[in-house]
Amino acid sequence: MLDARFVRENPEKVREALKKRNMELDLAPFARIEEERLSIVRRLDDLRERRNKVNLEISELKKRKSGGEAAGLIEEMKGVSAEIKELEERHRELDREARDFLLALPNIPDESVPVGKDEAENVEVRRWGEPPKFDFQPLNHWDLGEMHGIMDFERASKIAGARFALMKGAGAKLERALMNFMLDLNTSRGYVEVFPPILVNRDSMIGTGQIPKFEGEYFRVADPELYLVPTAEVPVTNIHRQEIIEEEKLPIRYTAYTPCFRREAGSYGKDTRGLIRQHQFNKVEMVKFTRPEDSYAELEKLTGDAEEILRRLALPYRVMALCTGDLGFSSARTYDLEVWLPGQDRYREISSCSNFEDFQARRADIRFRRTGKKGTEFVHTLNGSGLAIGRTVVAILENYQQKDGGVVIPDALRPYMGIERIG
RNA sequence: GGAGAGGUGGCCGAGUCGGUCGAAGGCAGCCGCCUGCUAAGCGGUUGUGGGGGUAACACCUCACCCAGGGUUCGAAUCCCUGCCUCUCCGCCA
Repeated sequence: MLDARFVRENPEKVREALKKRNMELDLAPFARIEEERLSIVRRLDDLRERRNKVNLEISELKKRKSGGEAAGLIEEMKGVSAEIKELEERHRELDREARDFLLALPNIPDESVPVGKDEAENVEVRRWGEPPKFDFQPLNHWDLGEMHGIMDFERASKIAGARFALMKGAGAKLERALMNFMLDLNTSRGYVEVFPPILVNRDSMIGTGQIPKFEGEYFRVADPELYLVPTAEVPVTNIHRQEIIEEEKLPIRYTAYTPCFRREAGSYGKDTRGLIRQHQFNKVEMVKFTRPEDSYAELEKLTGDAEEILRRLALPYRVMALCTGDLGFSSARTYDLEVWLPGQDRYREISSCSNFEDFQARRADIRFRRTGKKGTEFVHTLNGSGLAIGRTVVAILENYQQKDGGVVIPDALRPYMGIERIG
């Protein structure tokens, strides 16, 4: 969420930012709402000040048993109170409208973000590793998966439906091995492991920016109203919702494994086969809370931490700086990590690392207090996948496949798998 | 699921028959003073958000005693609803 005052005073900047995101939005309604709202705030304050003073007088009079004088004042205050009540009602409405408007506004991209229309204009920052050369036609991960009996999509759809997977044997173990490998690596470099609730309330979803704008993209439980997390970002960032953190505690860094659930509405034709796009997938996430002046340095580190996982697994990847048109709703700047997939002969997203600056902090009301200073400021929040596990399974199967269809287990995973190859 | 208790400032905790309560008192913190040091002692001070004001402070004002409604001239204090916590019983992984 953007600051109401900032939007009021800098409509040009907001409009410009929205334009870079391919959005047109008329800010005039917001200006009108705020103008009326603030004039009501001022009137309300005056009336309440008067009421407070007169009430004190009434109290004094009553104490001195001058009931007669008090009666007149009470009569007068009836009118004042009625007016206050009316104004309060109107203010509630306007406040709600202003907030709804702000909640629907995306973050302002950082100036360093390349301006572009869509993903085609994302900028490659660097590349690591060489895509493997095969002297045979490499298979898709779903063919490999079925060949080795470690994935069963037919039965998964019987159990749950399309876009679900049933992992078996070495496949199931690979998921578990990756989860542990990633968590171990992340905790070894200072991230605190957490295992949060996977159903969250509406306030949490609003806090990180999933709602209200993208209501339809998430699974919701009706009674009580809860949401299946689309990413650990939601519960983990909300750990500190409505808190004031002491400066010396920052930066706070968490890592968490959770399953993730997404409706994938609107992606009907896409990635219908295999593990790439599922309603449920595993992911290890990294989340940071920092001081504003540190957040961009921390974004670089965060991205580096995610890359390190791919390097340990010796999976070739590239780092993309998302352009303004492809940037997520809450993000001010994002790097996507794309891993090479031989089965698709292209790079595919496997991690997304973002700096949200104070956008989520303002929604979720997460502040900090500078040592020795009065007042509070919003923290900056960041998060990144480290990594999406389903897609890592895809990458390993496809990159490590052999001519006979066998799959070699990367060195880093062998202690976790207990075997050197599948098949 | 059944029965009961409760939600007050960083923490503990008081709030009488609704009125002068942003809220006593204690602890912790900060600033002074004082005492070789430490401890003790003395005085002062310490919440958040909005609006106005200032070059910036200062300052003025409103709101906030779990949340949202209501009663009233006036509510932390009364009423309703919701949420959460705790205890006991039942049930269950």
